[in-house]
Amino acid sequence: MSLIKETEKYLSLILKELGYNIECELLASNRKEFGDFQINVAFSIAKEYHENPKVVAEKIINHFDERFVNVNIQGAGFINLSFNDNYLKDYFNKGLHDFNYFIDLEKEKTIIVDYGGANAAKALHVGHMRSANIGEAIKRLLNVLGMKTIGDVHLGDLGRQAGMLISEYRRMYPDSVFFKTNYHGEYPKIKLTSDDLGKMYPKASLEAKNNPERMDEVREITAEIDRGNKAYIALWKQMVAISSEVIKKVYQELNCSFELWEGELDAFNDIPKVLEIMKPYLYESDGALVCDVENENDKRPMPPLMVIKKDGATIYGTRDLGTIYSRIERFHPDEIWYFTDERQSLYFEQVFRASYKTGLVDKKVKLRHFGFGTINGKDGKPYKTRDGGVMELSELIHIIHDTIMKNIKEEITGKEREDIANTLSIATLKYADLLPYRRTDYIFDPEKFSSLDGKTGPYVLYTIVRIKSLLKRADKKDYLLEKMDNSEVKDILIKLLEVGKILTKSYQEVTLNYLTEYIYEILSLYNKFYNNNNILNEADDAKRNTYLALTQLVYNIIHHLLNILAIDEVEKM
RNA sequence: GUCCUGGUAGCUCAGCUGGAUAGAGCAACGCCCUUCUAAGGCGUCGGUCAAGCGUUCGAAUCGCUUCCGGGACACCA
Repeated sequence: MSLIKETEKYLSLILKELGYNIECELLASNRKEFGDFQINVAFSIAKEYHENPKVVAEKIINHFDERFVNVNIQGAGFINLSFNDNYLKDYFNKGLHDFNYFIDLEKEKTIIVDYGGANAAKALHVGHMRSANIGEAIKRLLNVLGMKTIGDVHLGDLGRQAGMLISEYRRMYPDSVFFKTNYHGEYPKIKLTSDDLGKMYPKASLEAKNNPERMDEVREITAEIDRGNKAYIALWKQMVAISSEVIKKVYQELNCSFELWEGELDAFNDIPKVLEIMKPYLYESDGALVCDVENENDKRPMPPLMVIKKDGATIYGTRDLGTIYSRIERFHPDEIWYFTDERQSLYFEQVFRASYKTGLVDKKVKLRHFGFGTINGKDGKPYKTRDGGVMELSELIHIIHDTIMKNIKEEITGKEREDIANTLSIATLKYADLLPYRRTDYIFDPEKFSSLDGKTGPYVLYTIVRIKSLLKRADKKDYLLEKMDNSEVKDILIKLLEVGKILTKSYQEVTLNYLTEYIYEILSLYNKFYNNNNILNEADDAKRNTYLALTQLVYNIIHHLLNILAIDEVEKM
């Protein structure tokens, strides 16, 4: 358990003795001249129990034991305090090599994390990066906090793009057996590359846009797949497999690993069962089959969820319901978390309501959607290429990669240089992407993000390179904190105390910005310390050992935090 | 039109379950390398927290109104 949590428990015990039944938070002080930590509970007590906050504060501090020093009350009832040096030292020495020592585990449960969301047969674009980065990091965070997770990429592999690509394929190979109605043999392997698919989609899409007949054809093929047309499904599955290879590669570059590589097609078998369960709640509206999802206290009219289109085909909602059903049947999760663009929040609200209302999902299973903001260009509009097209994710990685490449030390060459540039590029992207609060739109500025100074991936990795280099030069592997007389050392230790709290908060609010910010704060404090102290040449042994122990401690903690963010380190740069 | 979101330093963003003097990075300016990677560190400058009203001992934070931006509102996902 973290020291902060432990202390908060100790404090609530004191409060209980005093007759107050109230939660108490130990906060890092924002008035450092009064102490390292502050407690504001006297005000809440004053309000609830109608007492004078200053008197309450006095009563509380009278119960403190020797773990605290410099206890004082300021203003109307702010309690300030610091930890006893030895108490702090012992705590950290115990946890030097054990990250778990600093964190507070959550209740064990199983959570399916639905992130990624790539569309089959279409290139990943900038927007997919957020789902991947946030989803992967949250998944890892859940694991660190003691939960089981199953990550599913949930490919968009059923829908209009299938119709588009097959109609395009028909134009390229009109005589192919896939289009012979009375063909019953094995279907041949198609000879398309992912590049071909990448070109076919925009072509078909453009034509369909300008030509209603072509669009009807696309709809018809899509509906045919939905009805189970074997030829189309066989063809489409091959296309999905081809594009999956490329998609997988990009996700690998982003350090995303999915336990399940499934998609909408996989939910297909469960749809009849889902419809059966939902049947009593479905009714016809404009030819389509829908399910009402209104609540009494809705502030606005909540449109019904469409389940079957008027042409008899399923729609994305149907597939999502099928997926939910299948996941619950197979994995019995406690919760399912979705990471998509914020714009889909209304849609997910509809799906979730329909799931509970129709009894498809037990109320005990929590379905939760976490939306994220848009990645914009400097003009405040969605990030585009120079000529205004959609920016592909791989292109974006290249842009960052080129900038980074220039900044690596000249003496690093060849494959090593290339590898370092790759790691740095991904770190740059991820750090920048996870720095803003999850739900806010942010402006993507490649120059700024790959810059060497500032709150950036390169700054973080650079500091780590220095730390590692220093630890390599040190003679021993294990040091202990001995002397607590350096205020910079203490500043870092006090900052490190917060790690458990930061992780808990990140989990509660499902955002990574506290974590990225916190990493910067620690490393920035460390850089200051590094600058003002010559660690390896420190003459006083006790001091030198302390400094090296601190360095190891910082490294261990940062290493674990970066691992949560799925950011790799480099040895030099 | 209805609903959701946002408006904080020149720029990009934190802070929002109410707490002490609103923070960081960048940019600008000025310092610190015979020293463990100066790809670093230190300092200065910079704010009627969009506006108004209200609740409160206390409001960037909560409520209401207005203005401005982004988004959603069934046969795309």
